[in-house]
Amino acid sequence: MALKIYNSLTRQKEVFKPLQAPHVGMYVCGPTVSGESHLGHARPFITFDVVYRYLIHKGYKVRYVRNITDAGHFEEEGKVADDKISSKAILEKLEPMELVQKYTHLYHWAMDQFNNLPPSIEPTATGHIIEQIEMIKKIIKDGYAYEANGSVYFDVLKYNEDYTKKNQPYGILSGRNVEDQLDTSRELDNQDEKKNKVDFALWKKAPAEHIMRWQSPWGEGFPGWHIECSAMATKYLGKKFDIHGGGMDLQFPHHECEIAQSTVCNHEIPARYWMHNNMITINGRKMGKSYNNVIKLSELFDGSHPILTQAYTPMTVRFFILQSQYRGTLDFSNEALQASEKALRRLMEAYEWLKTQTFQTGSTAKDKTLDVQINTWLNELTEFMDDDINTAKVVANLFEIIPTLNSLKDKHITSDAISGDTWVKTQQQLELFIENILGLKVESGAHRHQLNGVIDLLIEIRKEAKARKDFATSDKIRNQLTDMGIHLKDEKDGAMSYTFD
RNA sequence: GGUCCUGUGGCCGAGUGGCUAGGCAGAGCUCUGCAAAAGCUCCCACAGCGGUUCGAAUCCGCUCGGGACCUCCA
Repeated sequence: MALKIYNSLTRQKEVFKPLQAPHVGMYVCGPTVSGESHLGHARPFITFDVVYRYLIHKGYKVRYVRNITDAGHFEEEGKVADDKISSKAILEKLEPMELVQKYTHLYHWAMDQFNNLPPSIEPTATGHIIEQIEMIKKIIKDGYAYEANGSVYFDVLKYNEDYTKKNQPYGILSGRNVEDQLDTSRELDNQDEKKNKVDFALWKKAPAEHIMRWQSPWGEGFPGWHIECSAMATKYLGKKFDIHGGGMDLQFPHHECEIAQSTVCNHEIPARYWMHNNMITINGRKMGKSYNNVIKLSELFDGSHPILTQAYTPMTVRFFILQSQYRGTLDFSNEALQASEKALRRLMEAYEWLKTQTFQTGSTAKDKTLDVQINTWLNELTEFMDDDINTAKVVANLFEIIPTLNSLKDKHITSDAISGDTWVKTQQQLELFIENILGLKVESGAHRHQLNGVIDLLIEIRKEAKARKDFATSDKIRNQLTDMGIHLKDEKDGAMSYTFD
């Protein structure tokens, strides 16, 4: 079965065909490292991590490029740069690289917490100023950009006029037309420098107080908002590559501008499939800086944000995100996260137990119906992923299988209910989908050898107490362990198992 | 104002013209010294009003509600 993905450019699901199989080039817009990542940022990174993992599973050799935006108009969030006061001492100055360093580290830390695979290349905007300048020069040379007072702007109307003839008007991705925008664009600084209000900056002249600045043919300045992605994507993935991903809010203007820039330079739309994840909302409203409703990832992980009733682990957050399909909005609430936390625990406990079991292949199923059903559920996992990465349905099917696993564990059924082949397949498929594709892993900070030894000892004592019906002692052991977040459970055969919070 | 999306049970969320989504919460039962887990069962929803159809939550229209983008934004 073939992978189908929804292409924002054509507004329909399309069979995925790489330009040069088995190679796949994928570019995803990364973070601006002027502040800490929040829950909303986690969605694209987890979504495209799963896309990356799935493409690899499909046998593709993927080059996954995800940039870091570290150039531009930078100030630390919530702080006003004190340039006037600090001009004397270098150490008192706001040093952009210091911010970039700090937030890049935090971002990498968060990605690691989420168990996201690192991209193949993670280029920075500041590391590609030359490429951006070269690209701008080419756009000017071809007549689609003009210099004005040390800044350079893209001539949207000219582009639109010429490329509409080639069936590729400005607005092709987001479904807008330039005429509408001429009426609605808001007033911005230096509007008068532009020929038209819809034109966007490729290069901006740096005001005297602006700290980040580079030499260019047009004087000292810094690159515009959209050119870095075009330059870096072209450099590492070529003029035309397979997948371009990012959040829906980047569709316009960011990706639209990328298309225009790259089309002028490379004569074609840079990417074949455009994938956009939807937003995470909170009380129905998009989580975003401008709405002042963001929950930073560090706050989520330690529960310090006022709206949170508790801390949530990175895997809980990852699972929460994967329980929905990436193209729909996802509404945050404590209740929803708590539901994910419990569900994930049930999933992982059943899966961890399954991993420890050994099954012989062959044999026949005593419960033919169940055997067929399990195989159907397992086979559907691939179908669902192939259908535009529907992780919500994948997760739902995993939960269909769990009762059977727990039934075997609790000896409600015997292992010959389904065939040995099916058991082995179940083990293989669950490992593949849970760990390799969804990227979920067991979070086991408290598991230590010594601790396990101590618990084993307590279990021994408790067993002895139970044997002589000394329930006061046995309950004391269990209750106090529970208070510490260690849950003892009496199994059917008299054994005791335990789990950590 | 322009462009577009959306409205599913207490909550989060899949979904297809006719067949149980799934999770969490809630109720009952089984197991158990008790508990916790787990299993089984129940809770059968699709904003409203029309229309198309043998049949619509799923297609069309209208009404009402919510949201996104048009500015940096994942």
